[in-house]
Amino acid sequence: MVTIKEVAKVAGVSTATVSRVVNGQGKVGDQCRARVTKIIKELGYRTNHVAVIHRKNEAKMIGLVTPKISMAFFGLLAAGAEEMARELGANLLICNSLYEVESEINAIHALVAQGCQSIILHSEYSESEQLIKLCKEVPGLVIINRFIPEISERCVWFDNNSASQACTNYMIDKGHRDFAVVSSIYQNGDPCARLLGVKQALLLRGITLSDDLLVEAGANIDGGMDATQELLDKGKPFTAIIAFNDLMAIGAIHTLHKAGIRVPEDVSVFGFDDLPMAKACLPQLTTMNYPIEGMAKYAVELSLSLVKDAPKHAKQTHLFVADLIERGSVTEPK
Amino acid sequence: MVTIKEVAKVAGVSTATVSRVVNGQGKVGDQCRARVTKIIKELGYRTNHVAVIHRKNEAKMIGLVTPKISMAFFGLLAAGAEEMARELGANLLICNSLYEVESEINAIHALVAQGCQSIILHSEYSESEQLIKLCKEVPGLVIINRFIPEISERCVWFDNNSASQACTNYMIDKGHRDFAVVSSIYQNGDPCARLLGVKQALLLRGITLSDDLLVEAGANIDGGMDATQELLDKGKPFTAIIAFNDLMAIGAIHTLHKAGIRVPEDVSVFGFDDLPMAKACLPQLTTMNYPIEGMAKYAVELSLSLVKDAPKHAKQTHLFVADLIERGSVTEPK
DNA sequence: CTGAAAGCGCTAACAA
DNA sequence: TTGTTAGCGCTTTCAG
Repeated sequence: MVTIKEVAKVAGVSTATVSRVVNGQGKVGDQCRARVTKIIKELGYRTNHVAVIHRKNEAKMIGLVTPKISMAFFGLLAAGAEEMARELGANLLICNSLYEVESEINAIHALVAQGCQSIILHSEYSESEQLIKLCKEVPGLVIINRFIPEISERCVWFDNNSASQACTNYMIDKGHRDFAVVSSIYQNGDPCARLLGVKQALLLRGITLSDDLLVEAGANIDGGMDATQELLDKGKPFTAIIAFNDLMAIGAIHTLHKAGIRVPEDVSVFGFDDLPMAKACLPQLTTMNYPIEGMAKYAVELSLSLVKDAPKHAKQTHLFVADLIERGSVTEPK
Repeated sequence: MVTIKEVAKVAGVSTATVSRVVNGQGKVGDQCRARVTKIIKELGYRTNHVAVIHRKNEAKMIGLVTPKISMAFFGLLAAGAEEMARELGANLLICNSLYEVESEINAIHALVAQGCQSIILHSEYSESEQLIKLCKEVPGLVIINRFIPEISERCVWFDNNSASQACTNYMIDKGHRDFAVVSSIYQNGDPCARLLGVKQALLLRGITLSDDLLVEAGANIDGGMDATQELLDKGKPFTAIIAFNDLMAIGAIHTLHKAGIRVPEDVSVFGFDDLPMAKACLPQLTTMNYPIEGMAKYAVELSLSLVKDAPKHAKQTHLFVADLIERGSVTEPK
């Protein structure tokens, strides 16, 4: 590896001068700069960033901790983060936490030790207390997708409640009255907030949701299929299904199709997230767009600025809202 | 930040001893080790890995360069790489190349400068010469998804040809004779090899593919829709579509559906890749499973071993093969 | 078994 | 404008 030292020797200058040339800062004579530049090229010198990071104690690395990068939603999150990171001249270091509380914490510590000052964390199960503590230790830590009042300025999150109210109202406006809800079996964060939003909207419009028509399962395609089958087995009539997310909505459509029930003619199905997959199924899903890529980009920017200087607006939080994407899975009931 | 020095001072030993305790190597007395361990805990000391990497000049980081992490296929690739990296106690650093030759090279250099010794590169457009040169510079560089004979031992790739022959033969065996092919407009690597495989299989079975029934478009859902529309417009009859990938296959199904043509009753559609999305569309896609996650894991392992010691079997290459996944989009022709 | 000391490659005062 | 020098935090001989 060619070092700054060798360049200096060959060019007959000091390492400091080479450093100045490399970084383009400080005063350097023109012919001196030209000669050094030439030597750098000839020798194929390349900065050892590890040394720089070590020296300056500031890494241009953004750490990202999500449960599982292979899941479509987190893939999108990572994509957004990477995009902004690259835009800001940083690299993205990713860690899967696999939904384990301990690996979340471990990942964060590992990232810090790697020199990451900026970290984006998607945490569903860690205690708020734990996260608040972590935020004190790591100035560049940003929590994505969860709101904790005590550290509101570190939270980039999403208004599940109003989004699911909007989706519910949309269906009510279409004329639906008999709703079924396919929710996630894990009633933390998102699922809980969304279910609440649906119930609230229904309540406000004077519609009751029968307990029989609220079913839970794993938040994936298979879960959606199972839950919908359960719904069908109960035999209670409904004209609309509100699914926790697109995956479950797709599962619902498949089960409905197998049972000879047409979507949307017989039953409308509403998704959530607007994954790329939502466009793949037939009919294409009407769904709420969860702007996770944009949120991730924002989070990276926020994190980097947090590292630089403490937040100006101590109590500002960062809330994103949904768009309703109309496609083909919802229509008026017969 | 608590350093080894402070621990040493508090414990009344030298930094060398603390280092030995931390790394569990070298001889250290029992009570001495116990005391140091206790102090480490009390002070909350945590290794500064940047310093370690700098000192040892060996990073436990795997770099991954793909065109675009948000695309499902590359998300899967990243997921596999991350999984193996974590298993091996390493971190994954990701870079998007956005299909630009120059950013590929830049990304590699940046990664090397960051201390990455192991790099997994998915490159479609760089010249082979360039990559061969790069491989000489970077001992831990592994090329995924492409075969270059001169550096065969660095290539982890996939047998597109036999896979597409298998898929074609499968449909011929079902009784299909009138084929249409929806291919990618970019006739490099994968698309080229797959198209060749289809043509070869057809030839061997004495079936001719009409030029009219070979169309090209962007390798995504919309491209699949457009290409299929083009096919329909031409008016030539066919009973089977072989699509370049799942995305195009899904697009084909949508266009067919819109035209009132049933899949698979009227026309069978074959995909490629077996993305999670393949299970989302109706009917679910019959497709070839591209084991990209497994390949990525393998590539990481290979890369790491390459860094350690030169390959034992100089001319061994690393070829993966497909599985045919039977789902609902292919059946016998009427 | 333990400590002293050199040095990884780079930057940033401080001098000159 | 340029050079000298002192580290960043850690590991690793080499002595003791």
